[in-house]
Amino acid sequence: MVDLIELFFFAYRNFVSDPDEVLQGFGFGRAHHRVLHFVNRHPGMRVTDLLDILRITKQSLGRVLRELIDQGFVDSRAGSSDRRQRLLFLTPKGEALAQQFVALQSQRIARALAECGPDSREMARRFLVAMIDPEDRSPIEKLIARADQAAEARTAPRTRPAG
Amino acid sequence: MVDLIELFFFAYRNFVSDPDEVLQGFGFGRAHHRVLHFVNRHPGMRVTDLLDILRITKQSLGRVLRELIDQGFVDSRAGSSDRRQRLLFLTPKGEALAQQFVALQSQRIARALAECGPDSREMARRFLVAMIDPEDRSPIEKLIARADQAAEARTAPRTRPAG
DNA sequence: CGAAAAAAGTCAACATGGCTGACATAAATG
DNA sequence: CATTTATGTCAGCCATGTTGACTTTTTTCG
Repeated sequence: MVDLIELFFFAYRNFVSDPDEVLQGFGFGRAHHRVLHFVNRHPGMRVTDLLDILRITKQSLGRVLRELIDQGFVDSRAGSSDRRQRLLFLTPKGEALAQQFVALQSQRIARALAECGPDSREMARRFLVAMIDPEDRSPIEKLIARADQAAEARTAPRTRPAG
Repeated sequence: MVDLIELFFFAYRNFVSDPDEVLQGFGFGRAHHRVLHFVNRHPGMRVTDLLDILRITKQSLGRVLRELIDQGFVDSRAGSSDRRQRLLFLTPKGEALAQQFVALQSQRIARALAECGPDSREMARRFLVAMIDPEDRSPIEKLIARADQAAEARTAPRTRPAG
């Protein structure tokens, strides 16, 4: 097992190094990456939702979120039904950056899966899910499914809102 | 691919959280874990070797290494052939802690592989290797193989030194 | 209506673990 | 003997995590 422990360590280090290089050019760090990623995946999410996902404190999030808002990557709008809420969206500039990160990391994964053969995608998915704490799996899988569904609804809507 | 990006993130977070809890009890952090792990795997390694593996600076390593030495987890001896070198070893106390981390993380991996079926170990290994930068793979695989061989030689020696 | 709870933001202070650059010492090497 | 190598160390900086207290705005509920 020790080999897998170390491979997981080295693989993850490379995995995050791809975005790291891009982030440097903006003076951003990994915390900014995570915020951009999850806001991109869940447009209109509340600050509380983001805190739950990232499992960090309000202060830690507050710093990076303020920078991202000030520099025009994230937009924060008051909720219409509950005006205490601040709903988070990416600006076009933020979307472009988030998409760049997804592209980089997707390329690495796609290359790896291509090297591993036809069934490797499903195997990798099952392995990664199984590595997660059992009590965390269901919420995480639901989170991913919800984001996927919402993304699909945006790109291929059956009925458009108001036409 | 986005699902795998996120699963990798969540899986790794859980993966490092196991040792994190134990480390807290000693007032240590992840940096200490990494040092203990690799010194345990490569007893007698030089400081330079450790810097190459961890890819951090001398200062960053120096801080945690000094704490580990001061508190009796790591032993640093001058090399016999080259007395400039400081060869790093774990004390019995350090070995016990390092072994605890390996046990925790091995348990998680073993549980995951058991859930994934019989061939999953080799599949997971191939996937993780494929996620590593191609130019890093050979050195990393050699590093792991060397550590495995040395460990086997220590636990099941064909001929013991001097008897 | 009014009290309590919830969502968000903010401040001060602190810890960890990265980083740079410079410099010191001891020992090996040519 | 000069240079290089291995290590250690100092001072200081940055990113990102933490706690605890407090405010404002708004919703919810008795």
